[in-house]
Amino acid sequence: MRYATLGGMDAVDRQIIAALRANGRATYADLGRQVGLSASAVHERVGKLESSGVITGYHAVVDPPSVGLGVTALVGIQPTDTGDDDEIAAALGELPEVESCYAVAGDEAFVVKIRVATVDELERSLGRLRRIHGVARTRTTVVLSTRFEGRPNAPEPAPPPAVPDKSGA
Amino acid sequence: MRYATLGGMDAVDRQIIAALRANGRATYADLGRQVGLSASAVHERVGKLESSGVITGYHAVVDPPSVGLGVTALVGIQPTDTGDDDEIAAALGELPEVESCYAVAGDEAFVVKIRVATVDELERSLGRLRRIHGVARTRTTVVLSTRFEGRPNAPEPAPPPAVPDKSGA
DNA sequence: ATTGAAATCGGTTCGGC
DNA sequence: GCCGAACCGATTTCAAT
Repeated sequence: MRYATLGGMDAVDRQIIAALRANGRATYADLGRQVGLSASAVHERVGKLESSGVITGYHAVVDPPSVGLGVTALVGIQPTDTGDDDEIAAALGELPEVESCYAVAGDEAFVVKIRVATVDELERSLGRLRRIHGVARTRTTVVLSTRFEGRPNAPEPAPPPAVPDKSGA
Repeated sequence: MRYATLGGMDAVDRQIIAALRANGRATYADLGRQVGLSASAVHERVGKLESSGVITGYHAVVDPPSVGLGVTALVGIQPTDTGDDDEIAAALGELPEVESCYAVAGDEAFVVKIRVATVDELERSLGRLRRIHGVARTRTTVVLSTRFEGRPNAPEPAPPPAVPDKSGA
């Protein structure tokens, strides 16, 4: 039940997704070899995964220090009593140094991840965050090192369909 | 190791990087059109960016709920007095639900992002985290919604290199 | 470091199963 | 839905600059 109705995805789709998460530039021919289908079959499946919103894009991953972004921080954002979350989120989205923005449970409305070149820029960025309308306080956690980031993470190894069950699928 | 690559990177490299961050499956021919070089020149530049560690990989981005990962949480991890950070980080790396792991300043040694299917699994995952040798406490922040995540974030708006167009664009 | 040409290989469409 | 063939465009190598 947990797997059956996830957008009509089968085990092969999940294999393809895992392969594309590991290597976003894998060719259809490669993927076909990995999953045991022809390139054209994979092509069609990937197209459907893309247009159904399961795969939302493909991105190169860059070493941040190599592009001059050596400072990372996690910032909790506490709104004022009357602050509007959507308004704050929109303002956060305007700042290019804010890479990710999560609305969270707790007395902070958001936790954002920001990346800047220097601690000087971090200070300036925090000033910009605090100046956003509706923001009362920020709480900053400086990242000392990134041990790992954005790993694939399969939900579970794979559901072994030990006994085929035809009932009401 | 010092990142000597900032010295070796020019504006065209930054353009290529930005383009590949936006679309990790862009063809070399496409990239060449965007930056005003031939496909083979782009091919060589990208190869160097990859082997020098500036571009570390390419990944498909997947809508987490679509693959059965509907619950995200940020967890601060406080070690015991004698806990060894590297050992803890290694143990965190063994858990597939831990997507990212940052060593941070403050009384927590790490902040990790975890993704699981259900709150039930979240509870089990937190149990695993607490059972890691050297971990004293965890502090969990549940993500209610992801406003945005992993945006490109160029350090500079990318200066246009004034490429003369040959065929009336 | 870039180009353009040449050869290989993959992407994409389509007819058929 | 998948395959295989065919066509076309992209990748990749390379000599020359």
